[in-house]
Amino acid sequence: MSKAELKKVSDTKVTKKVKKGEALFEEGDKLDGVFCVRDGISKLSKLSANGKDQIVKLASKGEVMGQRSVIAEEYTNLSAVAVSDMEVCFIPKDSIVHTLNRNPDYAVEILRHMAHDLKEADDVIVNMSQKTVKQRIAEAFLYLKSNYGEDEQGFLVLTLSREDIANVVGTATESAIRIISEFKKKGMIKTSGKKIGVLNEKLLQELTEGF
Amino acid sequence: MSKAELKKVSDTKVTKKVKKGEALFEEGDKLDGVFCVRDGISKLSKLSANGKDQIVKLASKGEVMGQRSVIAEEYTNLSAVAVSDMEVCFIPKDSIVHTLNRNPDYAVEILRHMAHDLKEADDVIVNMSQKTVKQRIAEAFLYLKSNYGEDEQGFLVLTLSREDIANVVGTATESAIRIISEFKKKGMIKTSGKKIGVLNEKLLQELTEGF
DNA sequence: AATATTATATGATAATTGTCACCTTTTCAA
DNA sequence: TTGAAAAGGTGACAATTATCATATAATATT
Repeated sequence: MSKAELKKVSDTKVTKKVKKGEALFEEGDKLDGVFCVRDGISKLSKLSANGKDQIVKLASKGEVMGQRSVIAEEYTNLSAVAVSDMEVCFIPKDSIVHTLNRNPDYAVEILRHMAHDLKEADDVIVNMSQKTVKQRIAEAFLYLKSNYGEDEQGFLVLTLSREDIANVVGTATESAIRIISEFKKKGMIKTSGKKIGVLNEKLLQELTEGF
Repeated sequence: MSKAELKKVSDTKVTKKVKKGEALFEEGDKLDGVFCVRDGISKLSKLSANGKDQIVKLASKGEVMGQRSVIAEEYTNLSAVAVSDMEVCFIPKDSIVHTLNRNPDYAVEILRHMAHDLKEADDVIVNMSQKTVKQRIAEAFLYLKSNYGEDEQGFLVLTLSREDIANVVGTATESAIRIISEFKKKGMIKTSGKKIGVLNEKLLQELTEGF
């Protein structure tokens, strides 16, 4: 859904506050509408057979969650949990279907957006299967920096727990922690509690490309 | 694109024969239309930084390739190479755009299809990051059997090279070969040249779930 | 403030996977 | 049909990653 189209619809809807850690929906839920993110960030994850959560995507301001299952009329394959305090609005299915039928351009816009998501998913697949954990973690920090920025002290604005970081890159929490320690020792990043700051972007970049 | 819609469009187009190993398009190409598969199977892959091909999807009869980039109006992020002799038809971009504008249902159909692809991609991400190579190979064989079937002697109809198998599950060719040997030793599969047959589906199934 | 709980951290070790070397078999083209 | 090239196969070893144990720090709860 395009931001413009979205705004038009969502402005008429009430927003809802969601606290960090709360779930918007769970894997297997039947969604009767989509959530659009007004503020804050949510993780979209899928439980794997071995009991670990794989974070497939982070959704922030302007993004929509749940549209895949609403459109395909399937139960959702992902869970959405707030990783920061959020403000979301809910757009009921009817309203979407209605707009879809009345406005062909709207469908094309959603289509474009989904095509983009699909490309991103392809990239994630390649990263997951071809890069080492170290490379994926380096990439994750660069991604967090460029997408959510850093604060005045140079720490990433979006603070994820070590466990969440591990679940983004698909590794064990201990492995993620170990690599974070290593990056710190090498001066590539700095930490303060769970906050992380990028110190040497170039080094991280080179690492992702296979030094 | 739905099979019904597709047929309508594609029946009016000339089909083209593509020999095994030939490329339909390469990563980075600008596509001015989509290819639909009439017969045979194509691999859709993406080159990773370390020079390995990651196969992201196999496309067979009724499936459409390249629609993502045509719709998003981006250069394609994937290469398409025939893994068996194929017959494809080409639908020019203009024809697609034209139909999109005239027929709203058509957009919704494509939308549904893409939503499905997106879900599948999510599943692949989870598999890639949470399952072992052994589990992924077992899964690949089950997938090949249920999607493309087996011949009279019980061998998988779609014969992939060991390298392609490795590229589907994202591992080194040698690792794939080793695991195939192991499966054979344990009586889970049989081989004959590069052909592979599933002997014990239950064992393979259990393996994918973590024995 | 004291305590329970959760998150972070690190060592030791095992399991998995990749890499390189080398050999054999199959395939294909001259 | 006969070599050359490609694909398949295996051993040895190195590198990566997971697991388990345990310790410490941070956070929440009463």
